[in-house]
Amino acid sequence: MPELPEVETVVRELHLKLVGRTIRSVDVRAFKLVAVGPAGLGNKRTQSAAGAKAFSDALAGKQILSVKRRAKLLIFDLSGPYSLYVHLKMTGQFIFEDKALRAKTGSRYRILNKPTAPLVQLPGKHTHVIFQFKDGSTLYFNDLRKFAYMKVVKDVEVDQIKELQEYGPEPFDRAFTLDAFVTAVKKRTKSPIKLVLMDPKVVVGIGNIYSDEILFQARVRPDRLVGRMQDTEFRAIYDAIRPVLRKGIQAKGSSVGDFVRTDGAWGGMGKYHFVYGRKKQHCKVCDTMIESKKMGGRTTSFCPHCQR
DNA sequence: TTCAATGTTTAGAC
DNA sequence: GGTCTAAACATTGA
Repeated sequence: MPELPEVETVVRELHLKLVGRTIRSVDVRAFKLVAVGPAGLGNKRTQSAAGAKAFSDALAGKQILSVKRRAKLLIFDLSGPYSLYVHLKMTGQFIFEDKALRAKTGSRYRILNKPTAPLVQLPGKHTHVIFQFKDGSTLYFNDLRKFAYMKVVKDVEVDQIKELQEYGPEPFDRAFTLDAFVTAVKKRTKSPIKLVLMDPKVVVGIGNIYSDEILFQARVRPDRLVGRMQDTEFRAIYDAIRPVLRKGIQAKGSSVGDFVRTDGAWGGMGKYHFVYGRKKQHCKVCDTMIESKKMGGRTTSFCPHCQR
């Protein structure tokens, strides 16, 4: 699902709903998605029933103390010396159901984010991990493409998660200053600015949707090479990053693709997109036709008039 | 039937 | 070493 605003939305909702609950059991239906430490092997897949059992055993009986986000990872702090971290990749999603929601929905949800998507009875074909809590509530983990992963590690290893160690600052962190941003960006003189914005070594949390939206706000074409840009343009981009992400968080994520919130509701950011997903539509600012091109294997949209 | 889809890593080419 | 592209992961739907 998700870039920073979507992950942040899920983390906040899960934090409110899960803290204090105790896991009774964990049912793993897709072995490859889960693993138990050490940290830094996020993509290594267990692919065995034994690994899945170790995962379930490590979680059973643990209470959830907090749910946090680092970059695009969700990190669950558990009672005892263990944490669980989860990457949703493209299509991972959590649906949390307590007794009241179950009574209301009958466990049927639209897990694809489209008005035409059918209601799916959970657990469904794409439900790969099911957390049962002692109070009778349930957390379903669905992932259509099975790219996501989750891993149990010791608390002390959370800081050693390889994916995080190699990453740059959080956009809302104090360390993410204009100077730090410009310095990191200028190391990539021959790269188009969009690809640099999406590079987590520069700043974490920005993917295809938000890089397009940020560059629109900054009025910079995504294919501009860093080495041929002006300092005022770096500043405009830096100044656009936090407001655009904040707006995404306030809208509770983009209504794009498979993103659904933890109760099956949709995020509201989609209607605010200026360029993403609007190829061949008219620019909301100047009415020019939005163009698109492939960059780094990703569809990139921009307004050729507003962005220079 | 072909193509594209929110992410990330890795291999290979230049 | 930097940086690009394509491929890999798996599935759906236009």
